[in-house]
Amino acid sequence: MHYTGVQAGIIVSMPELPEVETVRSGLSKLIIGKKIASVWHDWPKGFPNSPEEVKQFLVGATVREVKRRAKVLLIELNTKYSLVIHLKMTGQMVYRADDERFGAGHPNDSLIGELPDKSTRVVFDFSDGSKLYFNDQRKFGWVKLYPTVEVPNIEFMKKVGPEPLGDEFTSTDFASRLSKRKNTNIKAALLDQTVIAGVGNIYADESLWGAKIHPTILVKNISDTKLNTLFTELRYVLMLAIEKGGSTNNNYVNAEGKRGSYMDFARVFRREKLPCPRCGTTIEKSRVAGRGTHTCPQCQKATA
DNA sequence: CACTTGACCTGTCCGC
DNA sequence: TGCGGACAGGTCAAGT
Repeated sequence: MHYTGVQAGIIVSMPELPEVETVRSGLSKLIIGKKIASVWHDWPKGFPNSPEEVKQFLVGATVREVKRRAKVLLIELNTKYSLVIHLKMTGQMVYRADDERFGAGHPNDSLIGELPDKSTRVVFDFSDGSKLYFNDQRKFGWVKLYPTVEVPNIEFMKKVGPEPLGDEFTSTDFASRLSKRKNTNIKAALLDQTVIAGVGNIYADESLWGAKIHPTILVKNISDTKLNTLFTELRYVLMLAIEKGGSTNNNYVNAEGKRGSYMDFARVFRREKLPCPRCGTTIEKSRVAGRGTHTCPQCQKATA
């Protein structure tokens, strides 16, 4: 009953690209090389593979690699199959080493609850006694076993846009891909996964604030110069968030036992009624593209 | 076709 | 303290 570094870590996400990337890097430190001894779930809708497939390609398999594409987590096994996982709004991957707790006095001990709990949908038992829990309060997420070679042929994978942090992704690509949604507002275009992969509500708001663009402005009315600034700001907030371990608005910790701290750096997201860090004007909350949206009315003018 | 809205779920918070 | 409604870091299907 004592803290032993990453072995006692729990991994959480409320996930956009940086949060899923945090889960990916944490999991890769914890489960690569481990053998899955058994799998439990009671959730055919979210985990639709047949018991025969699970038995044949998952039970007894060893984890080879943990990858990410857009907001999707890919756990490659040595059976030529992969677990493809989407956390959607409330999914979490929680790792526990053999019922270990952080231990009395450790600052994170109070964050550890008993598992499984009522949001636990899937439990992977490893042969060394450690466990990986897939928790998802709202059941929007899913876990699916696919032949690894088929993963690129999944509909979502075929249509999803480029990784915004990819080395080859340029400001020109960004502008040209956005132009296929030129009659919609810029926030809806940023959230469209077929335009660019991985951007969600937090980083859409944060990057638009950074570029001083109002979320309701139509893509066609934004200058190339502004789009170039948005490209820079988007990459900046995504990279900063990954460095900070993502955003968590509650007391969850990552694989290293640390809280994701991006929310401490957020400039507008969930900061309505607080002053804009650039000009001091009160931040407003509205609804754009069906999502709660945060803006500075002074920095981000609703006219282009 | 491009674009917008509702549905999928469960839990919490806020106003009456 | 109870109840209804809005809302929640995502995505797809169905609607206009």
